[in-house]
Amino acid sequence: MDKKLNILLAEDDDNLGLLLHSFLKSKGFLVELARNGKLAFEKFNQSSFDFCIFDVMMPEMDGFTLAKEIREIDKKVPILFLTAKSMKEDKLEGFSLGADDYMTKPFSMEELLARIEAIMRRVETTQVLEDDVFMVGKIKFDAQSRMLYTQVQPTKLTTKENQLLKLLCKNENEILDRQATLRAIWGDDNYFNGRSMDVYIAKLRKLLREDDRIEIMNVHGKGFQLIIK
Amino acid sequence: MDKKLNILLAEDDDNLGLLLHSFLKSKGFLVELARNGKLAFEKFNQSSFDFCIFDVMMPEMDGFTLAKEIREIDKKVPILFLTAKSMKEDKLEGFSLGADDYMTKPFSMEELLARIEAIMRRVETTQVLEDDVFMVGKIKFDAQSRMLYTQVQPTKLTTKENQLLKLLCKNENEILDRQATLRAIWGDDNYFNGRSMDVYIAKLRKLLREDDRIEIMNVHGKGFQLIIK
DNA sequence: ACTTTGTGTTAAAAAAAGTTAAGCATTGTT
DNA sequence: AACAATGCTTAACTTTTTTTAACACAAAGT
Repeated sequence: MDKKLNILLAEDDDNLGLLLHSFLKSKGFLVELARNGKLAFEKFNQSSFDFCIFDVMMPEMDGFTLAKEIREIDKKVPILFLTAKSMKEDKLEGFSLGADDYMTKPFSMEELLARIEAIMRRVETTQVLEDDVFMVGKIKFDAQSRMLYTQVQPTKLTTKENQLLKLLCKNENEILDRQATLRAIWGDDNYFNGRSMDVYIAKLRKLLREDDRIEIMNVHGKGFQLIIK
Repeated sequence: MDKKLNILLAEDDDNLGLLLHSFLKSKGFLVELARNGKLAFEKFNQSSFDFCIFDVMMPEMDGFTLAKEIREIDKKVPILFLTAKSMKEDKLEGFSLGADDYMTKPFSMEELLARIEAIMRRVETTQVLEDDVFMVGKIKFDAQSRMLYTQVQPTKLTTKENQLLKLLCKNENEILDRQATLRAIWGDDNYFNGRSMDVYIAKLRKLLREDDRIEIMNVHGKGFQLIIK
């Protein structure tokens, strides 16, 4: 109920990074610090976050690109950008990517906290803090423990099965872009990873066959879509 | 409560090294001096430090590489770099590796002291000086004395068991990178050490079996993850 | 229609991890 | 010095997980 908010913080300057990390932790949040966008993207796909704070300028992958990649697979998670520049164009680009807020360095810790809380108040009403448990038709799926509670025989999913089903669930009834999914789970959207994903789709279909209202539908050339009638 | 701060000092120049060592000792710190990065890395993995001071230029393994290796298994421990060069690029590289501070030689002892205390003030508020005692589910684990207090029969862990479980605990709920772990505990991530680690994972699982909320989960191709439900 | 590209599915191959036990040093004990 | 005990590594075998291959078919473009 009163679960701690899980924050993904992407910041390359560790002076600021560690400072924010310890500050937010002291305020009762769980914080994961990633030192560049690429690492942050991997972390995002490996666990589950309720809130994102991204520095705009980072090596490997900047904050905007990171947000763009994440938005392809998660349309809801709140994102707050940090930037040194106070330029208008940046501000706009950030918001067009689905930013929920924006702060220009330097800023006060208390103000950051206030904004996080404001965003969460706004969001929490609609979206219950996710604990990675989904109902797929009548089948329960816990992405944390990787358990799929099918009627006949609960199954422990493998890493890849779990990641893929989780993405499908988080985007229920929406088309999950093929390339974006591959980048999120396999790190690269080449041909072979694509075929690999198709194999996993087949596996998931077999596992979910027990409830005939569940369908993993293909949208030719676009991606897959989890549909529950 | 008022435990002495344990400092790991990596410095190849013995003149400076011994000077710093005795100065810091006189100020009430426990100090371990390592003459190169490789030795420092080994020391770090064998005991437990609250603070690191690394010279940037050292034989065998330089301060930056050392910091990078350490950051893979410990994201929090404060690191302060010492360098002869006052070059900007170095400074930046240091910070991106998770440096908390940076000093250019020559520097005054008193200034060093002031900086250590400043960093510790910042850190100490959130993070209690770790005494290496963890709660793994309902099982107490003291990495200092190597005791695992299982209900049935408290066990004294072996060196390797202890190191591995400690790393898992310090990174609870996060994926502990396979290669990084091997380098930290075995010094080398070759095939055989990998198999050895798998044997130890099996041993730990058996020891922790008594509490079924504890799970050492494998993330295929990435590493292991200690999960407590 | 026909050709290309994308997907469905199953099976085989390859890679990674789990497990048990044998081997081999190192240490301490009698 | 012989012996046992301990801790770690290596080997051997098993199982799991992921990738690649192969073949069938469907969708879209020409």
